[in-house]
Amino acid sequence: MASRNTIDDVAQLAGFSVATVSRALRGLPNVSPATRERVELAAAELNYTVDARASSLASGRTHTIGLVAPWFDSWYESKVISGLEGVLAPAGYDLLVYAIKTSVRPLPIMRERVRSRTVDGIVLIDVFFDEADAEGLKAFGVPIVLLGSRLSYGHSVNIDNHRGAQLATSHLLELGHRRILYLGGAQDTEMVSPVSGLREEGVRSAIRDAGLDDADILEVSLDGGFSIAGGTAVMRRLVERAEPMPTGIVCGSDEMAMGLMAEARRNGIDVPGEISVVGFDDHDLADVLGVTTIRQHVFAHGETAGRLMLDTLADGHHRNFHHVEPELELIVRNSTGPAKSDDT
Amino acid sequence: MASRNTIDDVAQLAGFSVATVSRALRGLPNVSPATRERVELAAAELNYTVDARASSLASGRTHTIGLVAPWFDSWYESKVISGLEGVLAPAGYDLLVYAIKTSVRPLPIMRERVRSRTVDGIVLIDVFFDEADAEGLKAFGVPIVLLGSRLSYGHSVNIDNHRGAQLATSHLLELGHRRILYLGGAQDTEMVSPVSGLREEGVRSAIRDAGLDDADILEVSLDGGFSIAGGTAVMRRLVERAEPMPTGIVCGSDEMAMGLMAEARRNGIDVPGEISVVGFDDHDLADVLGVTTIRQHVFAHGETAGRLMLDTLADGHHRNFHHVEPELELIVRNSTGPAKSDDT
DNA sequence: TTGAAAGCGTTACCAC
DNA sequence: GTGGTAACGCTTTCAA
Repeated sequence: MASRNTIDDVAQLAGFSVATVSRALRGLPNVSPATRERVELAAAELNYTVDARASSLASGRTHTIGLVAPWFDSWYESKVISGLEGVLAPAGYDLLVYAIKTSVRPLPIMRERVRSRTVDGIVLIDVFFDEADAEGLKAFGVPIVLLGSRLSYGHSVNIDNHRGAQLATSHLLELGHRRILYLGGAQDTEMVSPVSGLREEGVRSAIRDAGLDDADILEVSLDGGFSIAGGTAVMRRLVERAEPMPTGIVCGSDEMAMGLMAEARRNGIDVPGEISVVGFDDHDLADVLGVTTIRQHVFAHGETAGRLMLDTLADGHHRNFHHVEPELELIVRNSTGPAKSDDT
Repeated sequence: MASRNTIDDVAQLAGFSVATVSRALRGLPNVSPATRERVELAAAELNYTVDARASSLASGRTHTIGLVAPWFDSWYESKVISGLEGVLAPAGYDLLVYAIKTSVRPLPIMRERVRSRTVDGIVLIDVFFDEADAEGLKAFGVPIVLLGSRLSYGHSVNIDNHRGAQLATSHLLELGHRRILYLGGAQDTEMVSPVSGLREEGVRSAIRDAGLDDADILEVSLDGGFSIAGGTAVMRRLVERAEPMPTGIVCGSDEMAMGLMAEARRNGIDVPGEISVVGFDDHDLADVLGVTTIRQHVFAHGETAGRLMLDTLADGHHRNFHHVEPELELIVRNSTGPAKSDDT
């Protein structure tokens, strides 16, 4: 590769100073049309592109956003990335991804990895802080957007987990189900996620609201790790144990629901004949597999996060935080049906 | 945010020159142990981190790898990212992601998006070039690793698509299937992918190798877009048309297979009783749903790509290209079974 | 409207 | 083993 052309080369070819070239190329005012044209021509001829590092060093802005998530190989994360990239790229921002795995204290790791890179902003997916850490986020000195959680510092895009679980549970209750199980997760990671707890509470409150006795009706919440394999494992345990089966199951994710349903059928248990299952997410395969679920538009969440970031970057308001609460919706498919009357 | 500390601050506090600080902090030789310790202490006290932009500008290395893919919200891409990030991060490399959508000529777009960022290397997933473009890749002047394709310029991690399809087809033939359909895809994108064609040819050659007449046996290849929805749509068309159903179907992806199987069952068609289906990939849900498939370890592909990149970066050999051909394996599950004898 | 020059925070070369 | 000091390629005052 011939060593890349610099702004000096362009300046020389165009017959102007580097200052003028810089202004002309960035579309700044105070450049005569004729000059701008000559500069652009020269730049094109030399196949010139600004060096982002140099530009960033001089200007202080990197045009790069850091995306931090526990991992990237789940359905949820992949949707968010896509949504985010889709709005950042056209605005001239690059996306840098950091997986922090499952760590109890993500903040130090984040600092270590993000600080030196000097990103213009940070988006966090499902990284959970307590309020004490909010100060730490603030110390990064760049706009923060949280996805899947909410804090006093930073914007957020966060669904109402409690309500989602309520929606799912009410659906089961209306179908006549009385032995209901909530299947949460994430105990196999070190990361302290409040999500499962919120959803469990939603299940409980729906049951109470229906005038039914919580203790009498809700089965123990088994841990399903939010994953396909988790759902499978839990169903296996349910089959093996002595107690009577629940007739309605609320799962914390569609992937758990799918794993669970597959294992149920493998054991000759009909869904929804014998057991009704509600998932959470509206995974791409939920439709195909007929999973009743609580729909959230994850791709759109990513876009929203991106837009919040761009807006903040544009007008420099690091103060007024927006907290977006995306819609949730019950989508009834074929994994839920009326409870058998003799089962109540 | 108090304005960040620079190397000068550290130098001052430690009582050494910036040159020495720089060396000490990077673990370079020619620094006395005592000095190194004092410098490190000072750095820690000031909470100092090098500014990557400045460092990169001065050294010429960015410690950033660009990942280019048509999109990021598919199962395949998300696995690759994870594998890649998992090996790059510990080595101190950041990962910058670029979605180039589906474009007929990805090279200009790549140049536009990647050049100015000055990445140290580029990994390309399922971006397809002809040999004429190889020169263009070379012009980037950084190591290139291709995933899902192979070119004269750049390393590659690329399965033998032809053989994979052969494996799948042979399995069906051995089960006695004679009316076989290959379900390819990607015509709904502009991107010219050779993958589907290679797999189709694999199917044909397996049939020929079995001494059967290609023309007589292979049904038309319908386009399934490699997606879940594509699989569903194709099965719907199969049901609606007059001709007799194939008894064995080779799908270009598990997602297509899943969509297709679900739609088949929705139409009262038993899988594998009436139709046997083989997928491709070994998607996380393939096991759960009992899809017979051609397994490829996509996560590992990402890791391999990362390692190739790091090795190249380490010893600067931009010449000797490695072409890794990962293993493929037939995994028999419950979506395939013997052809009904009266059906042959 | 244009240009000169001072940074931006490092690294790397060359003295000492 | 340590310290000066030019780069690195750009942006941004400040003058003209």
